[in-house]
Amino acid sequence: MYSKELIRGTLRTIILRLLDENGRMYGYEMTQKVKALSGDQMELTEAALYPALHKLETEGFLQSEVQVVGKRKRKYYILTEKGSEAAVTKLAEYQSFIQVMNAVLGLKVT
Amino acid sequence: MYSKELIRGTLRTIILRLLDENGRMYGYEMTQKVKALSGDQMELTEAALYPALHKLETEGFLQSEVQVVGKRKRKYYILTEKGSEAAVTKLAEYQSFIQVMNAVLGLKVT
DNA sequence: TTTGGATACCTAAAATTCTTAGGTATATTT
DNA sequence: AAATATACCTAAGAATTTTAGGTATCCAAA
Repeated sequence: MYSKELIRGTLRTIILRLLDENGRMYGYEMTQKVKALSGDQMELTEAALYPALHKLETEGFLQSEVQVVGKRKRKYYILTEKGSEAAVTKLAEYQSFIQVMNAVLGLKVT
Repeated sequence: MYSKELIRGTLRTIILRLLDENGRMYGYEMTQKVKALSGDQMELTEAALYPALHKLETEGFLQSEVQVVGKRKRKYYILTEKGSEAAVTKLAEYQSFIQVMNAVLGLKVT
């Protein structure tokens, strides 16, 4: 479970993409999903995730809805219209960033 | 000139790689090199760069030497032994990170 | 010749992001 | 019964970056 430094600045991209792909997710579920998708190599810490989700919501990218399961509550998030657009934009920016970064680092562009 | 968020956390990797590739560079030169290599799409701001260079030096990754050109001084940096090793490690970490990130984002791994 | 842009270094204050280090509570497994 | 997993959260501090400067030299254009 490495990648501390590099993960900086990618959290929003990850959140938006997860919701764009999966439609409806709650915070804890995101941490597990990332762990699984990364083969246990990346971890979203809850202390970073929850504030990020709250901020994305106040900024109008996400909308939340609490669902009670047994006696526990889950806070589900979905993308707003604005959030959907941002998900697409962010992903494109990420891909473009990789190309630029590879060029700067002198790596072969496949 | 985009990519604000994503560049976070990549500064050290860029600095170490530039020095590993070019041997000996000064700060301002790095800003120009990155601008050129990225096709004007990425910019290292000096306010981020200089403190980063100073820190890398105090941590023993870099060594500096001031050279006077005319009446102006340039501060050249080179990698120390430790810095050379870090350059290789960091690059590998970067490449590994991209693979993991692509998997998390559900992108094809080429 | 003086003005502007490029070269070349730098810092300080503030914003942002992330980590560390918790807290609470329910559910399930050992 | 205790430990682990699920599920939410926050606050203080660290680290990094941006914003917004400062200083000074060199060169080209007006």
